[in-house]
Amino acid sequence: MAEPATDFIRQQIDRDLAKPDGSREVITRFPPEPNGYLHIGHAKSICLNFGIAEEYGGHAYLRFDDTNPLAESDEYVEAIERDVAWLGFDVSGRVTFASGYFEALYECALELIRKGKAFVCSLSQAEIRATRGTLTEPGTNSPYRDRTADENQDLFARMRASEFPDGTHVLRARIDMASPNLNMRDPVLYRIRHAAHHNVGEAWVIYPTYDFTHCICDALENITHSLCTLEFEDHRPLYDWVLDNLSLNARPQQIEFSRLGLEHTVMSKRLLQRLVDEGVVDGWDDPRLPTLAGLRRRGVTPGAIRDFCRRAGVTKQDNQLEVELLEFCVRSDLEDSTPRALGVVKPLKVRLTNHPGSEETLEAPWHQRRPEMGTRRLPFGPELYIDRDDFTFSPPPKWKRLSPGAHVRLRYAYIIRCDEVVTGADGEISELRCAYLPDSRSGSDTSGVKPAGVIHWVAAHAAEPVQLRLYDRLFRVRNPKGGSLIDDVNPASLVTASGFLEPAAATGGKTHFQFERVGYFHRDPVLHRTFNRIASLRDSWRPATAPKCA
RNA sequence: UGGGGUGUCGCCAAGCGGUAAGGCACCGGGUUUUGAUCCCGGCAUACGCAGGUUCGAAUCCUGCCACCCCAGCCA
Repeated sequence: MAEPATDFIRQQIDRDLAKPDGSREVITRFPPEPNGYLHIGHAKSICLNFGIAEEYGGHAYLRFDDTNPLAESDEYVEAIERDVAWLGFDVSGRVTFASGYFEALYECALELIRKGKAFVCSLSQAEIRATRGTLTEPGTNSPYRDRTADENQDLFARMRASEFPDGTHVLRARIDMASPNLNMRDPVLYRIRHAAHHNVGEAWVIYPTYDFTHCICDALENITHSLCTLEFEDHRPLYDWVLDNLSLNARPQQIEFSRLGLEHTVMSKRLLQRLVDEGVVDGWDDPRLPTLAGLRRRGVTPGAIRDFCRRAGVTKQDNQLEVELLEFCVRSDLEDSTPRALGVVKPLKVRLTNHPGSEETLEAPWHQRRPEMGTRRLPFGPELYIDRDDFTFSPPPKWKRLSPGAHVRLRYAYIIRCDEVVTGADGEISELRCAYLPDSRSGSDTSGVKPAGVIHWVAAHAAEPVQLRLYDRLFRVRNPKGGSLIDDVNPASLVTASGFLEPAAATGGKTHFQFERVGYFHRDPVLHRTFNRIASLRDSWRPATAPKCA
């Protein structure tokens, strides 16, 4: 399964390592801003950075890019650390903060000032915007652009010393207001923010911007390959400019790859926030969300997510993966590892008319092909529940379930024959009266009867009532957009059913199951007696008369 | 309409001048006490389009087209 990944980034690293004078080590970093929850798109970056570090015998940092005190909090740093660890990557001893480098960053700013490469600009935010130019027109120089190094040094020190209110001055790089790359038009390096920072408190009132911070932190941590997403391509010249004008000894290189896109969901923080705020979902860990917290609660395993990211690949192409690929990864990870159980989603009562009435206990393996997983006791009795979908009055050709007069095997138990259908006043089928074949017990069947198929069931006297949360894609459209976000929500993204589960699975500590013939389920970590459907089983059954539509 | 990117099967994705890997999906068939799993087989004369170079081009050149990103004191 674990084919060695090879992609343009790893190929680049191979080339770098092959250079005679090049570095022998590979150091990477995953640099989230602690201003929200991680989602499966971040998982791609995490797998890439930590995966590469591991493969090349290097190491990776989890670095919090916390340069904007207004957006960040400890709640998020804790959630992010937990999510990365849950995904299966060891970050102990390698968790860092951009804010931990504030003093070094300040020294770097001073160096640029001394070299005449940065200046304190006293234009207002609106003035800076107005003089930046446009996509097609160059900007104009700030009137403060030619302040002397001494003047700049003095002003910058006073900015730090809290002498000025927010917005009055910024430190800018002195590059080129006519550059076709807007990021090079004297970008802001530091701004004044009288705000408490989650990590350093009130120690600072000036905060460095992303462009100034990121490259320097990379260099300070001796990052060799700084992997980020495509929207930063335009920032690479600035990343390089800052490092080229500083006397740091490390020289990391930035390489960009495309974000992971997934159909029928949204990944942007803004849109996810709306779903949470407007109550479309129940919180950041709603099992329908692509957040790692949501996927975890749904029951998706870290292994499945890692496999998904590996299969998705790493390129520079925009992409939108089908949810089918994720589901495939979920099923293939759970198939061998998960115990089986009998659970009924839409119960239909079955009375065994010839049953003596005594209760019986059968034994069934937790997993047919994995005897080492052991067995469980399976109560059997005169009244059972089966799924309503497993019975029909008028069976289509090749129907392998129950119908009037037909024989069907109850999984791990006996063969039954449907003799009578009891219909309630409302016309709904209320009960089936069946005969069971006492000599047909699973494993010691001497009845000679060939049943039409096998169905799942639960003995009524021992059935544990459970809530089954059947999750489906959150949006009915492939690529939901902000404009019609709420309208595009799939009204059936969550269907709750009151079903029954066999006692050995309902109690006990097992968390993940395959409910046979139904799907993979996860015991909800907070709601009592509730199981979340992680993924249904593949179903290639299609009545000949009614073709399944896509 | 400036700059930076990307275009190979429905969705991903190999390919790096020598004659289109693989996965998912889909379609057949086999095994099966889960219509699951598993196993076999099928699935791009064709690489955005048009020219050109070459014995030979998805790979090189030229032009065009489409899509994505950029005008935060966000990251």
